[in-house]
Amino acid sequence: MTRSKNRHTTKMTSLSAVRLPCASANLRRAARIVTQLYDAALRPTKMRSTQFTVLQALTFLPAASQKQLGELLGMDSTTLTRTLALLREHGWVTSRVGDDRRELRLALTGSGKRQYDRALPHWQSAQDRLKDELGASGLEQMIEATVRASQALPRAE
Amino acid sequence: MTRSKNRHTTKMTSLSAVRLPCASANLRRAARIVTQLYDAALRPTKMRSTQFTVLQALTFLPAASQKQLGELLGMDSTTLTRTLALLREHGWVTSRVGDDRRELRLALTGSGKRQYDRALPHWQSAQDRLKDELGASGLEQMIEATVRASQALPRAE
DNA sequence: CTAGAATGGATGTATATACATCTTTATAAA
DNA sequence: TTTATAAAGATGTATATACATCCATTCTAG
Repeated sequence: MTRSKNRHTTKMTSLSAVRLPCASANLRRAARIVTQLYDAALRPTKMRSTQFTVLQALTFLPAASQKQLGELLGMDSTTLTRTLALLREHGWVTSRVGDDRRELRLALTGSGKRQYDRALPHWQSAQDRLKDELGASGLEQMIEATVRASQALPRAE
Repeated sequence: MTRSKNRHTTKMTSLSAVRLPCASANLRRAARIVTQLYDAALRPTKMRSTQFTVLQALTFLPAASQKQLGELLGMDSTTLTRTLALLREHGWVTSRVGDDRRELRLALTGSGKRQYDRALPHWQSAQDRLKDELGASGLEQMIEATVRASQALPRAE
């Protein structure tokens, strides 16, 4: 094989050699990569990971306010405004004005519950795949580390 | 104190009781929260975390192609197109056509190097803060966990 | 009780992010 | 060489994300 067929720089990507020193950069990179895995698995459901996560959170916090949901997800409440708009359009989530009329009380609709149930096995297969790759304890360690980081930093209140 | 002044539901947020089962959701939540810490620290530099990360990556991979940079950062190359456009507008990054004329070779400009140097102490103070909160070994564990996750999942090639 | 401060959400705006598709350039097959 | 494939980026589009600001409602001082 005439190895010189390739006239251009052999770009032997020594990427694995580079270690990003920034904790935040590493966290975001992992989030991007792992999210792709879950998004790919969820593709047949026409939902993205964020949307699935909101449905899942609402199964744990039924009748949560938007604010509470934002706190649970470490997400700005105004970000939720946009995501919830999509979920409402699909008819998966409803919101009613709370006793405190500034608040919205959120809930899954029947259709939303079914959508969540349909998505669950796809989510599970992504999670299983990740567990295969990292090992059960590796996965647990990553979850632990991210939970600690999330709890360590007091969100602006 | 007339404790009944508050007519509405005492929403004793039992959020800390809820444990998200999804590894991806936990990862994204931590990424959001930690990114805010770094973004806040970087605010005086007029850069966001992502932009800082690209500058930092270019100090490690001088003359990287957009593709390589994307691989290092676990980021779709087309995402970099947008971020690099911003960095070019600020005059912090230049790109030249490579020997392989499909490629772009990227590099920091002088101004970009100075901008990076200016930002470095702000970044460091965020990283220090996070280390304070998690402990040195806690921080290391989180970085380890995210590096492993990033390496475990083969990016679409 | 009323004025001023605080809270929950909505909206405008900018960046971050990925996928589908298209163009240009390289490589491989014939 | 000609042609078919593949690879690197750019562009259109949709979602994700947060901040500044605004509105409505609630709470807190006087």
